[in-house]
Amino acid sequence: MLSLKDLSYLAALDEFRHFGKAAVACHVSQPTLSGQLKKLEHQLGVQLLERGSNTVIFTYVGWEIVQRAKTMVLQAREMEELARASIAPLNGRLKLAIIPSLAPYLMAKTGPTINAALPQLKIELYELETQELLRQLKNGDIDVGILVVSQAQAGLRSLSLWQETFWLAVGQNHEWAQKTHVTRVDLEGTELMLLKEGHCLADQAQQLCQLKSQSQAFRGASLETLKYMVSAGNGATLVPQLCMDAWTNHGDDKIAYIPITTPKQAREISFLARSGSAYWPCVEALHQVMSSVLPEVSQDTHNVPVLI
Amino acid sequence: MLSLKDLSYLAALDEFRHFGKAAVACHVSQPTLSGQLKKLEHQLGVQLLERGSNTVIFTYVGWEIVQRAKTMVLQAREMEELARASIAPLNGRLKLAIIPSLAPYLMAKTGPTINAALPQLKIELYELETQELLRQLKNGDIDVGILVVSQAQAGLRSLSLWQETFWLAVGQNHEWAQKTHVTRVDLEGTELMLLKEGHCLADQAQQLCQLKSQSQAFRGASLETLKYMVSAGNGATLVPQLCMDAWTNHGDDKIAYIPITTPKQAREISFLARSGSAYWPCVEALHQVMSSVLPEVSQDTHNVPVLI
DNA sequence: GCAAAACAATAAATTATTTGTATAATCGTT
DNA sequence: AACGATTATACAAATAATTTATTGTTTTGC
Repeated sequence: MLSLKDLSYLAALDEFRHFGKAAVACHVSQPTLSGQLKKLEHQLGVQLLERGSNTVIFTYVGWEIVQRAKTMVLQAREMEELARASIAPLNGRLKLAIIPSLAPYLMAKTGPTINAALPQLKIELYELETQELLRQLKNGDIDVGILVVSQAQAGLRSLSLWQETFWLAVGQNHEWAQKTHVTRVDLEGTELMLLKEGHCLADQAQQLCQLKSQSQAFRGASLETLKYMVSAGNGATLVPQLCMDAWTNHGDDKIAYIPITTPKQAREISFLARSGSAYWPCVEALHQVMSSVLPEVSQDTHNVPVLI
Repeated sequence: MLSLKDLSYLAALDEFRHFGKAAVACHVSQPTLSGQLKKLEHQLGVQLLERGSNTVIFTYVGWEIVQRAKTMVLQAREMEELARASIAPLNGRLKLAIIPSLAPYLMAKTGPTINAALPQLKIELYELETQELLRQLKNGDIDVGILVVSQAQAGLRSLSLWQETFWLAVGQNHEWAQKTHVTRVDLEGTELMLLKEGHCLADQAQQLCQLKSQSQAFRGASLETLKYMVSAGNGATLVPQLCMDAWTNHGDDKIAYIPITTPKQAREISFLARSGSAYWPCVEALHQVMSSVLPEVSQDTHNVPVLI
């Protein structure tokens, strides 16, 4: 197989038209250059140049080959430069997927800080439901996921980010609107509006409220839809903390958010990346930045059961 | 320096996403491929892929590198093909230069036969005066020259093509128009119209006629100009055989061509190429074709003195 | 012409690299 | 927990690249 090194010898010879000078430029001895070019000619099966003690003249094919050799050598240089430019670990491109019940709120909250702290990191953001996220993560379509991780995944490495508490959201006219808190027992048997199948939040809510066989009259496509329904007086739903924060930040007060106590309920948000991922430094950096922005986790939400 | 072989390993791995299969495709063992790719990563200083017992996933840089690697491997293949296509010796491109007093007549006479005999040979034709022809020939700007070669040229190899006789051309009303022949003695002291300085034919005519200090009232830019002058009754000139043939072939009879005898005068036309030229087979092929078309050299023109 | 210089080719020894075989380690699966 | 599939590692063998010293040519200068 052709060797790039030999092609670079050829290119150098074209530049200097002198075996000795070309050899110096290539940091090799003249016999090396001479011999390797002869080998190259043998490999290609054509005479590339006419040798005279005082002349270096390329044949027609030789000239053609030289042109191509030069571009190839150049491409090799560019390849090396490309690699060099990407060694700074946080200067790369990261394909990040987040579950839909978290993505907009998490990125709205942490995005500006991430950009400030890691300006060179280019994040390609995807919004994927858990199963698809895991598939693409294992597949290499994405590099990192932020999701609620229930159990250790084969080949994947996790880093816990945050415990996100759940709140009950009801309309201002709901019978529970004035409650200061609700308990898990209160919720059992209550009809809640949930997200569509596939959203982990729906599973979590079902598990939390033990709503095994609930007739799901309404299944929202997104949390925002559910919140709209609630604000319009159509029942109640369960929302994660960041979602609630985002809403209240907008000053809307048609929804009453009621904390769930006894015990406080939460879901564990984690980073997930392939065990051998080259992006683990990115994950750790992102973890640090996001942690600094997210609300402190109150003491009694630690050690809650991890929900699917 | 990067190795094309390693890049081909990388390309194969991208294709099969499996070390073992990629190795088979490259006709090497799996450890070889594995090791060389590791070496490549080390050379580039970046992690190209994430390795898992069941997965081969490229990093972002890895993907970029793979794309470039694939094009480079392809280019190498094309380079090999280019070389292979050019090994058929007479399928190449030949830069041929001929002196002006010969070029149009020689090519007009031999061109069709050359094209018939060597249809794959692409001839780039140049018309150059001797000194410039030699310079460009040594320089590599042209590959072969057809000219009147006076003495062995360093680094050049010659192949004699033909002995071209000289004829005296006079107008039909010229005092010599009815002569059946002229001798060299007749010409001495006669005023002849010659080509401009630099044309070897002018030198040859001067030498032939011993016109050392002739006042050159008129110097023609081309033989065709000289012939026009002659046909208009303006004196005489010396023309080589092919030129005369071309003229008479056109049926023009305003010029009388008078053979020069005692002795018959001629110039020796030769091929000249660099000693190490890859085009020597072309030269020999051309020589054969042209010889078959050119008139036989009559017995008594052999061994005439070679003229500059 | 002849000697010297310049230049590339060659020879032989050395060094570096690539490769293969055998084996180990890893990970996912049953 | 053991197995199967897959990649990594170790080390020896083969191959290739490189160097130094030398030779053979061609050009140049006297």
